[in-house]
Amino acid sequence: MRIGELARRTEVPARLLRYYEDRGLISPERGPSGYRDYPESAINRVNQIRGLLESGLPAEIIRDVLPCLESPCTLQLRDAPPDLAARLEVHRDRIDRRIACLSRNRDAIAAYLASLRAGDPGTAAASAAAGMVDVQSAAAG
Amino acid sequence: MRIGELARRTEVPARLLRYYEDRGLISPERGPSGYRDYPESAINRVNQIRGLLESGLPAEIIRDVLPCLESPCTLQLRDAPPDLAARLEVHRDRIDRRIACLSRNRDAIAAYLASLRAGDPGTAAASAAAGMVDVQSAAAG
DNA sequence: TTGCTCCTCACGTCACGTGAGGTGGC
DNA sequence: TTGCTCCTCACGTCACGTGAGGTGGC
Repeated sequence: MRIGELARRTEVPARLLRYYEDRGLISPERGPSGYRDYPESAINRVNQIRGLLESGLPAEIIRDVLPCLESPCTLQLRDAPPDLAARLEVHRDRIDRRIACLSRNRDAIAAYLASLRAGDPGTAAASAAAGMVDVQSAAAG
Repeated sequence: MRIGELARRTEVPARLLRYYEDRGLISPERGPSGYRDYPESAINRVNQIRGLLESGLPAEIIRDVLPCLESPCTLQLRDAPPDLAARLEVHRDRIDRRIACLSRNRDAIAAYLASLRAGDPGTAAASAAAGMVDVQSAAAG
């Protein structure tokens, strides 16, 4: 399929699909007209890329991880850099801290909104100030 | 205190503190030498900023939210733009989806690492591919 | 020809990082 | 004077967004 269809089916702008290609994350064929030609499997691939980018993994690491996710799930792990596991562990821990921080902020914003709707600005500011902070205790280290 | 001390106590690089000032999020006094002079309360303020930025709130909205978090928690809500609540609601929902997405990716990376350590690349790739995706089902809309 | 999609520059943005080169205070 | 901190440009980066200007296929 061409880039427009892939963009529609993945809900990822065509511009981003070109950007991912530029970063070495997807490598579509080219038709005779120069148009990009993606296989059906690109949909899954793009969703994988989105998920990993959303979780904060830099493109360079994603490039190392993706070959290990290819179907059929064979032994490409040989090709993976030896420190991939270590880097993934670091990233997993970062995600943990990020989730904790986001949860706190979500709760604080929710409390803030609730007080706002209750027409109690004092309480709103107080509850929000109490919860919305603490990157340190939640995510430091 | 000066920028160096604030940087040490908040663990936020001085460069970022200047950047936040540039974005209008902090406005320290200036000493006779031109050095920035922060009050003790700046520590809390910086932590609030960090928390909100980490949760994905753009600086512009943070600028609107911060006055409402000031102590003493008075009625500055008058000064808040009327659509602040709506924007915060949108953001709260985004955080929800982000947490869901991050949790999935965290679990997938953990499973991937577990299989890696068990020396079972097939399972690793399979479990990771199964879980590490799905931005769509987790965060679409 | 019209309309749609695609292409490649190329510049802007946001939240940063990283120097260069110079000044102030103990 | 030495060493530390601070200052202001100013350019780089990463994951994007947004045109400009041109081409290909029905």
